[in-house]
Amino acid sequence: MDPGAELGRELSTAVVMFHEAVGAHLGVTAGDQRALGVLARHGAMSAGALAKEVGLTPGAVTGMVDRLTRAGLVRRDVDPADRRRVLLTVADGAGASAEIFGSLATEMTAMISRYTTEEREVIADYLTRTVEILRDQTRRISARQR
Amino acid sequence: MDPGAELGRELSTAVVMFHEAVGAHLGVTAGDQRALGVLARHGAMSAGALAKEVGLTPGAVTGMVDRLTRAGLVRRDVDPADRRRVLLTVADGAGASAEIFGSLATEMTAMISRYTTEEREVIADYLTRTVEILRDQTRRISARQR
DNA sequence: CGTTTTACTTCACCATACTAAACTATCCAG
DNA sequence: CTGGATAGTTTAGTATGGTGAAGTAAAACG
Repeated sequence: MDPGAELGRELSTAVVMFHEAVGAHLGVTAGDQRALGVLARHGAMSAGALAKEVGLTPGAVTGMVDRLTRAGLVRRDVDPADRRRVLLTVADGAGASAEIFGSLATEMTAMISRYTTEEREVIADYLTRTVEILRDQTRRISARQR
Repeated sequence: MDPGAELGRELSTAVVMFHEAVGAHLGVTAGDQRALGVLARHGAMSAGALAKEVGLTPGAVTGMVDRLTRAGLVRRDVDPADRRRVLLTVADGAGASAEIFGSLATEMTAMISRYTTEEREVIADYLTRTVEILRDQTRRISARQR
């Protein structure tokens, strides 16, 4: 097998396994983590908006947010402007998640700092293109669905 | 946020979402895909050995292999040397999975071919180190588990 | 050979996360 | 105000993937 492809697959496996371990450790599901990602990108949003975004019913989101808040990953506040609504924000707190991701970030930063500026540019370029391809392929697969 | 970290998170999300889409498309779970990864790395192995490797009971592996064979990802053969045993191998066949991963591989190969040899070495080095860190961190988290 | 062990499958049961729908609280329109 | 719409939670039911143990077939042992 092409050594590049092999590396890519290993990275992919490593990423997925890391995510699984984090999920198991914090007591959140893969879907919960996806919702967290949506929330991180989008910023504060209501429970209903999140439900629409992740394609689940409001009821499911209640359970999801329960788990995420229990894990200390998300804050759930009543919207002062409309007290029926629940505003969700990614908790910037300490806690288990900060410990986990902080440690990863430290390692990654240290590793990256050993490259020259030019090398870092190459790496960033590669990552950007890879993300693009992955998103593209994900769309393609999802479109083929049934 | 550090642009490098941001890119890393995006890649991670893209990888996970790609995996989820593949799983949904082929009708296999995340666990199934992990087992497939084990099988790919290890080569042919018996159902019992796979069960031990992924930490599930033999009964669960039966169902898992059912799904994987149904998706055309794995072959299930009786071991001619010991006919109680079931030999599992990654199916190198055509089918939906080949179409999916083939397309991804084509895109990635084309993208990588645009870099010089030196650049490719930098990228490979980066990927290798990243995988190492991820595996390390995964171990760390799993160890912390109660 | 007959008994015991081994390898996988099958079965009954359990946990979990989902949906649909009833319920509660709040907002808005007349 | 009052009636209806909206936001989220709660609840009853469903699907799925897991465990543990019984069942089936093949190998190994004495």
